[in-house]
Amino acid sequence: MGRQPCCDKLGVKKGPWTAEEDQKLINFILTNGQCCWRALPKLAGLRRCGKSCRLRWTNYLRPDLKRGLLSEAEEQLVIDLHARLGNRWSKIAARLPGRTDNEIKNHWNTHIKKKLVKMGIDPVTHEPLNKQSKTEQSPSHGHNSADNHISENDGTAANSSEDNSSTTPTENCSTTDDSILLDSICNDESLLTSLWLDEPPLADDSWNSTVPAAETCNDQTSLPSWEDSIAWLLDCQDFGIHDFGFDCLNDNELNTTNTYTKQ
DNA sequence: AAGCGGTACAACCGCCAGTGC
DNA sequence: CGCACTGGCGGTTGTACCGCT
Repeated sequence: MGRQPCCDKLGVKKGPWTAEEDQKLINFILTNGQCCWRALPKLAGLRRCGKSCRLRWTNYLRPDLKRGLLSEAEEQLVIDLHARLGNRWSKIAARLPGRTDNEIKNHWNTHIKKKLVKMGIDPVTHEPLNKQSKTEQSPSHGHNSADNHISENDGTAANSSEDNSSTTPTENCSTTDDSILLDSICNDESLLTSLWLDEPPLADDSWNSTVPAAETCNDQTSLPSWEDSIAWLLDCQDFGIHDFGFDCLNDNELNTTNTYTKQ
């Protein structure tokens, strides 16, 4: 007997989401918050698998998401975190406010991987490709596995300096905010160690509730405001605000939104 | 202008861990 | 303790888009 499917496959729609489906999902979550994903499709009037709803929300509809290409600093941070954490995309994403694991994973596979190969760096081990062939002959250097990127002594990737030296100076230049973010995370070895030890992420908890806590969001210098995000949703999907159901926000939620944008 | 190949990214799938009963 | 259920994660696929010939 196989595993039970996550949802009743019969009558469940697949493929790209329509604007109407997005609207229903957003309406439901904004009014009810994120509850049981399995029950959500029925309650929201969607013919979708609960899993599909969750993915759609977390990867695309969440208003606190940043859109657009990763900045150089973000990219560098991803490379650095990947060197330490391997393919733990959710952990990497937790350190990049407004970015999703799926987005980072895609960006890694389409851009960064190729970039590293071009630079002569193995994207899996973060070792120089020519050096790689040497280390394969001497397996005592334990960096061949993606699960073993932290050196035993201090949690620092042994080759991080090589990574940095392999990048052009301009690749390390970026906006001030991004540089600060990068520096603070890359230099915080205790943070990285805690990530490695599966400590709970420090960011992105805001969407456990219907309306993000203002102070949580203000901590993230590069996080778009609630209103910006709504604006983005409107721009992107060509909806009117009423189509999105933001008129269903109660007074309290609207007040939160207003204070949030005033700060 | 049409065909083709490459690229980017949204979405799906299967597995696993956590939790409640 | 074992089972069932749920949410989350990472790998993979499908497809729309874009540039080149």
